[in-house]
Amino acid sequence: MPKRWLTGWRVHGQIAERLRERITTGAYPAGAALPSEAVLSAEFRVARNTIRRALHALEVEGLIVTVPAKGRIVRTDGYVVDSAYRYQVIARDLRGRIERGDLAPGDALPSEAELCWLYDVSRNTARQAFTMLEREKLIVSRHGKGRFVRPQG
Amino acid sequence: MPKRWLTGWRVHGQIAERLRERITTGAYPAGAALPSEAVLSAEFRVARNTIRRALHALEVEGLIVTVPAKGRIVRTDGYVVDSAYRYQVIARDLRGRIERGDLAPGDALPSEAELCWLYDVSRNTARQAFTMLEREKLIVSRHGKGRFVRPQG
DNA sequence: ACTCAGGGACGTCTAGGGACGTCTCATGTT
DNA sequence: AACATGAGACGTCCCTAGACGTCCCTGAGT
Repeated sequence: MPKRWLTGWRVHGQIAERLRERITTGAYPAGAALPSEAVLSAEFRVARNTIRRALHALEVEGLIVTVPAKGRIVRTDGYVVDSAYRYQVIARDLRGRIERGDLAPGDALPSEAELCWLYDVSRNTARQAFTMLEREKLIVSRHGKGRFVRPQG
Repeated sequence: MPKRWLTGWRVHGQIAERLRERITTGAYPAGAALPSEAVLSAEFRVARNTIRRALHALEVEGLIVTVPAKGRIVRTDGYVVDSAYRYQVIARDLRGRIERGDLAPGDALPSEAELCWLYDVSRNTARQAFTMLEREKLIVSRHGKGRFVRPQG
């Protein structure tokens, strides 16, 4: 039985198999984040590219989902995993409150500081959420005063 | 003797006086950074704007220098204080090596990782230094290979 | 009336840390 | 010869923390 794991040919295939096991056995539970490429390449003592090939296979099989700048998540059976960035979550919430009329045209939105507190994010992230809504022309910003739901559609 | 320090009129004048003392007595030594506006306003239990008025006075008097995003520095007698950002320092060094011919046209520059190590900065800061030199058209970047001194001036 | 202080909101920048994405090239396996 | 791997470079984005800059407005002191 040739002990040639992790050498020469098809290393990425073998790593993919091991990762597949960890997912099916629940070592990497559904919805959880996988270790990063850097961590995995350190664990298997293998180049980052090799890890990426293995992960790519798992993604094609639909076992995991990749989110740039965030990481990889084990897919939940038949369900959409949360692959949203923090600022997108905040923007979505606010957008909902505006579209439901919960926040009427002219109303003041929560301030940056309030959003930081509410969502436990940095000011930059809160601002990024606002920036999205401003680009969508849903809100306007007034220097020194605050942000407001844009009057008349 | 009306004990009305820090109340009503001219609070910022009184704070300026106290800070002036700290500088002349060496509590804030020359070349050192002052506490931030937030810290000072907490210490004197005063609004940030009030602190800013006091600091503005000291700056006009030439006692301190303000560097946005960095802080305020006590001026050294007759000398220019180091008010440069980290990425500017790195860019200046590299620019010097290029202009001296130490790095000739076509030569490879240190990689981002090397710069991080050499200057103990984050990759973002190293990249910002490179970005400056690229804008100055002193260097060019080649994806996957590295950065090089621009051929023929 | 006028000025100042307080407090808060938004604007802009530096800096650090991390994840994935893409590309190049030398080396080794088959 | 063909392919995979290892190693490393640059590219882009997310997120956090913190500094100073600007503006608005209310209320208190004179």
